[in-house]
Amino acid sequence: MKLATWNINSLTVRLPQVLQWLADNPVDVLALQEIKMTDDKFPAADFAAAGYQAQWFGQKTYNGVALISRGPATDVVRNIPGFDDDMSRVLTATVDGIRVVGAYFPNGQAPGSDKFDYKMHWLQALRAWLRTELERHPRLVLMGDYNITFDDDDVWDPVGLKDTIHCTEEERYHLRALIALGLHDAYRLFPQAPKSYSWWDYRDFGFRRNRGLRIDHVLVSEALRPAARACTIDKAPRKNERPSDHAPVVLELAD
DNA sequence: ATGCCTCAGCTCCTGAGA
Repeated sequence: MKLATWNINSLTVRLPQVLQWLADNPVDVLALQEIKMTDDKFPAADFAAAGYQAQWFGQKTYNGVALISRGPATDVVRNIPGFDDDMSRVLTATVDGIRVVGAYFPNGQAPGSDKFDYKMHWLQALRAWLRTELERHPRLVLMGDYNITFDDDDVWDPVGLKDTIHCTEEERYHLRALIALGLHDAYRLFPQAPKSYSWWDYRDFGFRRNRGLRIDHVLVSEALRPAARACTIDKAPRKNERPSDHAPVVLELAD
C-alpha cells in the first residue's frame, strides 16, 4: 500500500499534473493541500475517471485540502474537532483500515505576528485532538504540509535561516510534541541523501540550486511503524512546466 | 531589497505563500 502527500498550490492550475502523477504513481491514497477552490469547483469527475474516489474540503482563494483514494473513505472529519477555524486545513478519513489525516499546517508568516500566534494555537489544538484520535485509531498516518522543519538537516541554509519562519524553536517544539504522542517521521526511518528537501522557492532558481526546506512530512503511528517499507520525495514533478513549489512525499507500507 | 516567483481576485495591483 502506498500513501502520498502533495501541496499542489492550486488544483485549478495543476489538475493535469496531479492526474499525470497518479497515472505514473498509482498510490492508494493521495492527500492534497492548497487546492484553493470552493467545494462546487472540485473536479471529482476527473478523479473518478482516473479510478479514484475523493473527499474534499475547499475554500476560496486560500487553503483547501482533499483526500484522493482508490478505496472508500469513511468516518470523514473536517478540520480539528473543538477548534473553531474559518480555514479549511484538515481532512481525516479511514481508508483500507488506516486512519489518514491530511493536513495543511498554517504558514505562520513571521515569528511574533498574529499569523504565528494562530499557528501555535492551531498546533496545540491539533495535538490535543490527535491524542484522542490515536487512542481510537492506533493505525494512523498524519501527512501534509507541516510548514515546519525538524532540524538543520531539513534546511538548505541553517545559519542564514536560523529562527526564521519554519525554523524557529517554538515551531519545532510543537513538531517534537507530535512525535512524542507516539508518531515517527517516516522519512528518517530510512537512509536518505543529504540535503533532501520537499519545497524550493520559486524565486532565484531555488530548485536548480537545491535551496530548499523539508517541510512536508509523513508521520506514522507506533502500530504502523513496523509496516513502513520506504519513504521518498519525488522531485520529478518539480521539473514540470509550471510546477508546484512542493514535491510529493510517498510512504510505502507492507500489505 | 518591504526584492526575487506564483496564484487568486472586488485582476493591470495587492496579499499571501514559504
